[in-house]
Amino acid sequence: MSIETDIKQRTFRSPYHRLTVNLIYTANWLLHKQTGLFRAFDLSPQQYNVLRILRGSAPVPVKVSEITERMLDKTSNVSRLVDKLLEKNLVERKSCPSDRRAVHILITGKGLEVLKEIDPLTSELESTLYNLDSGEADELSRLLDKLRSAST
Amino acid sequence: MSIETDIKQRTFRSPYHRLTVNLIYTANWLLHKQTGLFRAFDLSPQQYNVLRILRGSAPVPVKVSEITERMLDKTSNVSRLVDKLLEKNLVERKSCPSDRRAVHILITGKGLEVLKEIDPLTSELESTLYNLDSGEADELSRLLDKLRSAST
DNA sequence: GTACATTAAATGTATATACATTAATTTTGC
DNA sequence: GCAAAATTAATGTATATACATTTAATGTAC
Repeated sequence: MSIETDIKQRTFRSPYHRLTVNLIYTANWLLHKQTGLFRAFDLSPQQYNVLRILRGSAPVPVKVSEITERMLDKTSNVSRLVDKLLEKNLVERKSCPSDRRAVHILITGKGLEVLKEIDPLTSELESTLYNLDSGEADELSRLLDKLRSAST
Repeated sequence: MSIETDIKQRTFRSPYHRLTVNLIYTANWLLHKQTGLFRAFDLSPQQYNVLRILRGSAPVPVKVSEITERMLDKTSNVSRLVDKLLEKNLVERKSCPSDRRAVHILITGKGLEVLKEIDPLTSELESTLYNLDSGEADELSRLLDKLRSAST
């Protein structure tokens, strides 16, 4: 369905304006689908994001500051996200020997198991959700990268 | 900059996965730019969204339920957003004669003035922010529409 | 080495959000 | 017309978020 129909707006003042609206609308749409999927595992999309970052690095731990840099939403409060994941025994905190200010975060075996359960569901979500062939998905990613490339 | 560099992730399991991450990352990036712009006017992106909807309909008022349908984020709590806008005298509430459950919301003169101040800034933001020509913006919008068109 | 600035993570606090529930009204089925 | 169901908006409540501040450790200038 076109963005015009979805939000019942007939005209936009420019292709850029339509794109702005469409981008935010589509991302919200996607985020709600994800939220529904992760809820069964008692995870928020942000908590899932942290776990994915930790799995990508495991068995090497990741500093809180580095998690922040890699988050999709850079303003996330990673300390508190890690608190939530700790309560569920999905991650561990370790002090960093070389810099006592820093804290190393490591995904646990249980954390890896949860991700393993979720993996096929996210793949399935993406493949059934997106009415695009992989070439179109690549093209869309390419245009999003280009969109952001102007500013620093 | 490519999404791989932005979030320091070298590989994705599929073009669809890269797209998922890229979409959410790009929308957050955009939303933070918008938040910065609207802050000078003491508005959140959501409050701005409501005002835009009301201007598009003025002088015909819009029911709360209809605002919800047109919002970019459909789970927004429009009652409370309208409360905030009322406090700032940017909108008025009117009871609906034909359905006493419904509430009509109308943008005020002050609301229209604020939008008029913001208009050139959002246009400028979009044109300087997006490293795309208008054809590419159209193509991106088209692909986003297509992406969402599978599910109901 | 001491003072000052910087960095890392955690915390305080006000606000926003998600989601369920409530209250009032209207619609529907009979 | 009446009871049950549906709709509309507001509210209750727990949690999440944004943003500033704090605490501790490290780096830098002198």
